[in-house]
Amino acid sequence: MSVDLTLEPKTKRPKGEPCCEPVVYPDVERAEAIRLAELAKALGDPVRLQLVDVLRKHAGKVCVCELVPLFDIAQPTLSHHLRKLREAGIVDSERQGLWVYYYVLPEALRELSAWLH
Amino acid sequence: MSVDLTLEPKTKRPKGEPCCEPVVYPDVERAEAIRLAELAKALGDPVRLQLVDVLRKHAGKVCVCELVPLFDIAQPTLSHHLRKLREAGIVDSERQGLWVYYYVLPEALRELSAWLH
DNA sequence: ACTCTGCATCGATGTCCGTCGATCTGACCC
DNA sequence: GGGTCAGATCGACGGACATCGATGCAGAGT
Repeated sequence: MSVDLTLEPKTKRPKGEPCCEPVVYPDVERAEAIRLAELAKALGDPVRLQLVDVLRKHAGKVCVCELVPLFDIAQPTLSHHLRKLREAGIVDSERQGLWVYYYVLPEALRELSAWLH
Repeated sequence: MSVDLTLEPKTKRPKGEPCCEPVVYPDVERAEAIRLAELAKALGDPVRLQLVDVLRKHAGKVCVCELVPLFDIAQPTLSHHLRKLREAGIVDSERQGLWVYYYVLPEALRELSAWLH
């Protein structure tokens, strides 16, 4: 999984014509690539992506008890997905009494959106 | 459509009642969520994300022999990642003689970008 | 036909992930 | 304290993934 982007263009065509023009080397550094991949990976599950979609369409915060019936998965599984999203910095949570409310951190999604643009 | 969930005194609800108004979302988004998650999952690896970055920055097509030295991974591993990207519809390939050239299909990235808004 | 080259595929391996039931934690109420 | 409820955590299981060396395969050149 290690990526070395500091390599010089080494290309030595042994013989014959070169296969292609010199490539444009990525200006996305390794650390940034790891961060962007972490964000993409967190969104790389239908449940989590739909969770983010639901949370985003609510301006405020949504309690877990409202999220559970939206998905055909057990409550611990949903909690697991919410934890993944929180660990990726995509959402955060806040406890109010018995209930826990989740909300999107828009900046995380902006990181990925900016790279895609 | 937007339901305010933050201003209600939910902690004072009587026993047996739900914490908030149930919100049902159309299942239309489920198929789209699966597709978007497939795209995000394909980008959820640092090597693949940087591969897309290289191919995107390069206007034309890049042959595999130019990609291999950019990453500190074995050639079969790189081929595996390129296959994943191709299966997700993010890139496509084209053979010219001995070499295989890969290029980005921008429409796939636009799908994800459009959802991220 | 034979060889070399560039890339894909195969088989194996160790790790990670999604899922569940069971259990724990924290908060409320009597 | 005892009971109840909402979520989180735990432990386990099956499947998927990243990685590698070895091998297959097609095209180009001799």
